[in-house]
Amino acid sequence: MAESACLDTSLNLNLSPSRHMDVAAEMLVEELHRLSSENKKLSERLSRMCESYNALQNHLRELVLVDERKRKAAPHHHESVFGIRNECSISEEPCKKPCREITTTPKVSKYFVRTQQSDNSLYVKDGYQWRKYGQKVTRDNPSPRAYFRCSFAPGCPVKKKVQRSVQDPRVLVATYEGEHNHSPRAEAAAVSSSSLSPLPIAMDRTAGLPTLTLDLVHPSSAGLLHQNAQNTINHLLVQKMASSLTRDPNFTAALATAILDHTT
DNA sequence: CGCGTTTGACCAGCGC
DNA sequence: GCGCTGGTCAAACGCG
Repeated sequence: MAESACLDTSLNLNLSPSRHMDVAAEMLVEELHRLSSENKKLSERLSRMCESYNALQNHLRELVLVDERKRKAAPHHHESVFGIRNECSISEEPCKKPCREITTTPKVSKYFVRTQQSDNSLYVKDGYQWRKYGQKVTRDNPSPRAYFRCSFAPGCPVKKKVQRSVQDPRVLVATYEGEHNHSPRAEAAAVSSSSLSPLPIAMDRTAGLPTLTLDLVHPSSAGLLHQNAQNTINHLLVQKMASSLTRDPNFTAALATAILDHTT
C-alpha cells in the first residue's frame, strides 16, 4: 500500500548545453530530490499508520469474538469491553433460588468515563440527579466505591455505583442498576463538566486490551451509546487517518484512495 | 433550616 | 458458626 503511494520521481531530463539551463536543471533536480525524500518520509509514516490500523482491526476482531463468547457464557450480566451500555435483564430466566424481590427485574449497565488526572471526585454527570448514600472501599480496588440513588423522581428504583478503574485511575467505572421511571433532566444533560475529557470517546487499556471510554457528558455521547461499536471505531480511525493525510495536499488523493481500498 | 454528603455501624450473603 | 465482603442505614456534619 505504501509503495503504491510513492511517486516516480525519476525524470529523463534533456539538459541543455547552456549554462543558464544547467543551473535551472540543477535546481529542478535538487527540488526533485527534496520531494523524493519527503515522499519517502510520508510513505514511511503512512506505512506505520497502516500497521497500527491493522493491529487495531485485529484487536477489534479479537475483542468482538471474546465479547460474543462471554455473552453466550454469561447471558444475565454482560459488561461490554467497549464500555458501551449493554443491558440484560435477569428476569429472562426463572429464578431457581428464593429471591427477596421476585417481581423486580433490575438491568445492569456499565460505563467507563474518562476524567482529568486532577479530578478526584466520584461524580459522573449523566443528566440525572443522584443522591449519595454510601461509600465503601472494596477488596479488589484501593479507590473507594460510591453508592448513589436517583433522587430526581420519587420512587425511581435506579442505583448507581461509581469507582475508579484499577488499571487507570483517571477512568471512572459507573455501574447502573435498574431503569429510570422518568426522563433525564435536560438542563443537567446539557451542562458540560470541566472535570471530564472534551472528547466523547477515548481509548483505554483495561487488562491489556484496548477499551473504548465514553464521556457521558459530551452532547454527542447519547447518540453514540446506541451505535454499533465496530462502526464507531472504524469511523474514528478513518477520520483520524484522513485528517493526518490532509496535511500534505500532494498525497491526499492517492492516500485517501488507498485507505478506502483498505477499509473495504 | 433544609438538603446533601460523610462515615462508622449494621446487615445479609457466601465460603470454609 | 465464623469471618470476610459488599451493600445499606442513619446520625453527624457542612453549606447555602
